[in-house]
Amino acid sequence: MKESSNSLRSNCPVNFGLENFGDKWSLLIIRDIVFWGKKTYGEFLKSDEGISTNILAARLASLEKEGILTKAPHATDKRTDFYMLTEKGFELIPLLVEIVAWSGKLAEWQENSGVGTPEQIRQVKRFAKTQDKRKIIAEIREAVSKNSYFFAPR
Amino acid sequence: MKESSNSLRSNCPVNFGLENFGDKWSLLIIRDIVFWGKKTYGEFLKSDEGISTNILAARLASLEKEGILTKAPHATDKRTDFYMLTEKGFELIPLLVEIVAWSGKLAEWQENSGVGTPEQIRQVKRFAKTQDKRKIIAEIREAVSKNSYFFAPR
DNA sequence: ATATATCACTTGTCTTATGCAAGTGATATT
DNA sequence: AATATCACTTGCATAAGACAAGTGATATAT
Repeated sequence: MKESSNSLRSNCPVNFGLENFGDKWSLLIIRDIVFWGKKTYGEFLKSDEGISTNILAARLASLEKEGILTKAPHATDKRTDFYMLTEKGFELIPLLVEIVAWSGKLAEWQENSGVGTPEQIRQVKRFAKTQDKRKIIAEIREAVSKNSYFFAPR
Repeated sequence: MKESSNSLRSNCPVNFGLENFGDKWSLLIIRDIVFWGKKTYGEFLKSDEGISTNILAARLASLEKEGILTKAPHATDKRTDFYMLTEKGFELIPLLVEIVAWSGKLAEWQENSGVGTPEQIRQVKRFAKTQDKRKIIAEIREAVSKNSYFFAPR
């Protein structure tokens, strides 16, 4: 959204959130980490939506600056870093779940949903119909914090 | 985000959501309706964040096209329309609540929070600490569907 | 009834953000 | 030693947003 942030448009909590992650790409990166276990620049780059290299670099830098992500060096390969969620990043899981739930309820999305894996589609439907999301959120958080990810055989 | 949408970047449900409301302004308009009871172009224009006239018109048109908002004529004044949420728009309330909750948890937000009304601040804190959001969502939905709004003496 | 104000926009221009292609430097592999 | 891979950066084209100034329809004031 904005690189050198000093002036917020307002301090409304909705606006505050949007200033942090309300651009076209930030939440897709978080999604890749949470649902697909992606961790590196190269992995994020391969996502279906096709983010540009410069934009990806800019988003990773700003998410790190905002304290949503941290970088850690790869054990053996000095070229690559692992990006992971901070606690502040983990707290975005409920938001992600609600976005998925919103889409999952809509016929428009359902019509084109056939592309995903059966497990993925099953989970989206579950998110959409579950009112109390606490269990879902706890499961996801646990999966991610075990350095695994959610749409996976665990 | 994009005006004449035909090609989605992907059909991931997160991306689907972002293609619908994932720009800098759409959710702020929804917020104005839900939390502040705003209904007209002129009211949206007055919000703290200072949206431009052309952008507001474009967002209202695209939210209407996507079926998130509908327009209804004012009873007496033929110049103005009332914008209101569709059911698809109502379903965005949980998302808004999670954004508020996320911001409300952060010291960064809390430090500058003094500007809001006491009622508003109290509610933000409540959103932030409540795990099961069902009651909150039901209250908001009821307030909005009564053509009222949430941060209000009801 | 006429003049002025208000409302919801549109139009044009400038600036900023994003998209795309082609590098670059450091490390790893063959 | 040569080539490939990884995580970027740089430069330029395009799209989206910000800003200022209209416009047309309706409403209000005189």
